[in-house]
Amino acid sequence: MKAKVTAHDVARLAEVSQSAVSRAFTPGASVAPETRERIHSAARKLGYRPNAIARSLITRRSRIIGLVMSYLENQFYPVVIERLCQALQQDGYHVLLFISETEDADSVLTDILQYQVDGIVMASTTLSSALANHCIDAGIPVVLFNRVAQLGAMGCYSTSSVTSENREGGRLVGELLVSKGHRRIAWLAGAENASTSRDREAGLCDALAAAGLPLHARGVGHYDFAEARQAVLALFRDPANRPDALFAANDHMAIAALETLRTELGMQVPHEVSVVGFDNVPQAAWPSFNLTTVQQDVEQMVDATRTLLFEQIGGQVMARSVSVPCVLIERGTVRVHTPHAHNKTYETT
Amino acid sequence: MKAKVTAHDVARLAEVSQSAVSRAFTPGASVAPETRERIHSAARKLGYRPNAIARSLITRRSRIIGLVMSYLENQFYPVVIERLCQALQQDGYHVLLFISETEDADSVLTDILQYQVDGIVMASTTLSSALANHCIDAGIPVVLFNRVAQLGAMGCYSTSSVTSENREGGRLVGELLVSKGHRRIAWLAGAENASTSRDREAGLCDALAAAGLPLHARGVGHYDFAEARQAVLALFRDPANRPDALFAANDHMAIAALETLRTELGMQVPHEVSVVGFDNVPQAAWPSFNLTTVQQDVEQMVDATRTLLFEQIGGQVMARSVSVPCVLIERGTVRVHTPHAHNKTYETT
DNA sequence: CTGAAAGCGCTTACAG
DNA sequence: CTGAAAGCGCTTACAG
Repeated sequence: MKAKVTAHDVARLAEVSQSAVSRAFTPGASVAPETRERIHSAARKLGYRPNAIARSLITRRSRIIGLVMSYLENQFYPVVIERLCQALQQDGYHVLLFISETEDADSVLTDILQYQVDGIVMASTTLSSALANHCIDAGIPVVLFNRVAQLGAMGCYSTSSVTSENREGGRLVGELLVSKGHRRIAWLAGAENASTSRDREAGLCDALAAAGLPLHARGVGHYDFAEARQAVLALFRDPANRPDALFAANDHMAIAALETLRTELGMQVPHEVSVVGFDNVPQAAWPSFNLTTVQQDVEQMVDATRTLLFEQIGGQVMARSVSVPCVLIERGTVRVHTPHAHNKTYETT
Repeated sequence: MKAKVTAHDVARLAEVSQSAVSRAFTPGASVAPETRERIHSAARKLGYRPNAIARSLITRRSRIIGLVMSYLENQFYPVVIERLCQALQQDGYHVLLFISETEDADSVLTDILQYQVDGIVMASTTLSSALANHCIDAGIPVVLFNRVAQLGAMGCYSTSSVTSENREGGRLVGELLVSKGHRRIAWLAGAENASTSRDREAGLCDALAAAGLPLHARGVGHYDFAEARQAVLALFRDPANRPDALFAANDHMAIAALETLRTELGMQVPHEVSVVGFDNVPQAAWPSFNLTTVQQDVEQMVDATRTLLFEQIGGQVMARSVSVPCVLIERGTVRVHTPHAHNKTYETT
């Protein structure tokens, strides 16, 4: 194992000072073109690359972004990781990944902070207001991805966030279901304290209210496959009082619902019940599911995340919340027909 | 934004030297218990945490592992990320994640190396031998995850790797299919240059050879959903000469095959054709697929990865290759019956 | 057990 | 354009 080659070694070989070597590797620094060339060729000869750790220490910029994730089984998040990582790599940043399975992101965060990250992205997790304040004090921008911060004491958000227009997305689904003649619409919530779930539900309820319809039933699946299954079983337990449509807070649960409905309850989708999800994960497009859903625009969300991050790195910009439009993807799990006699019966009871 | 608090600030408040502060945060260092306590309480008061960057610079250990991934749509990899990250976090290490969509992992690697990672895990990617040598020279352990290195000039592996016993897994599937009376078994390869695909195919061929059967047909799906679909279409184009079983190099392609077979070719699985995958991704267990497959033991693979990594960090241990046993998971996509007359016909032609 | 000092590998004013 | 020097925030022999 060769000793690590440093700027000094290169300097010696190129017969310049160590400072010159540093400049040769700093874009925009003032070095004579031929000097730079001599240095680069010496570096190449020795296999030299600047030590990013040493650079970070002196510049107080690590060019590392901490990414906190909690649950990768929902395929939405792998897609996010992939896009975000690639975009950040192109910006010259790197991603330190943390998995915080528990909702206790705090312990993981103090860990992150020791690495002097330039910014933090938290997907599907929120941080305590204590920690949020700590980050603000330390000048480390945090952006919540697919979650919205609680309102702070001042009535403004203390942490930036990027989401889809979840309420609008929920409303779109509500209107679609109503327009197709559904009257017994059920909601399958994610986690009760997740802003995504609450906002989508609020949108659904907006649409129902506009049509003079009540929410027919409600279950909670905690964004989990097995729990979603249980909730669906409960929702459809009484054959005389079944929903004619189910809107799940995300695709992962919508697929669980589809599976449960077909396999365990022997119901036809969309003939007997319509199902809609949210996210548009890759599987939603698979023929077996062909799931009608709301697409979250990951590209735009990632762009917004970068913008928010970079405007706050260095600059003293206020936290802000961005929400990007989402679009209804109509596939095959919502019936196209007017209500059956079957449903009409219930309508008039 | 408060100025960052350093060991000096804590030292001042606790009325000790900066060295003492450092010792108070170094497990096993020699400090009087009461001094340590005074320092910790001062640190708590100031919100001090040691700067991991500075520590890395001086100790020449970053406690960062670089993880290179290329393709997260195959759900096997998110599962790997999740487990590996968590395990490494518990070991006191952190994960710098790199996505290298292209097969050109080299450019991404030089990037990683600047961050002075203590080790590198490459999943579903291989590195050039030039770069492998560079890592060896630099004393940075590399472990290939789910890929095996090319044999080096010395006839031994120059890079460590952990895989499943892929050939054995392939053989298990071959034997299962043969035992259920299949005679026209087709193979859907992943990438031709991927050791996983080659080894599983070799295992399948072992079993076929033992039964005196030829490989009936062969397609290549490059581990991609859309390409797998195309390959399946080609494999089943001629209705008079269709395979009676299809073994795909992974679940992701097996699911693509299942979808294509059912939706586009109108074939019944397993009645008309059996399908088997490899990995046992979460979706394989979903009722719509209920896919017979070979389970890769991610837990064991992750453990082996850590072992390999840690024995090479610091120590001058040779690279070695570990393969962990995998187990056949029989679900519903392989027929249980003896061959139909239909197949017998072909047997005798 | 504790402090003063050297040094990890860089960047960046400051002179020249 | 270039070099000498200071310093980023730590760890770790070395004395005491």
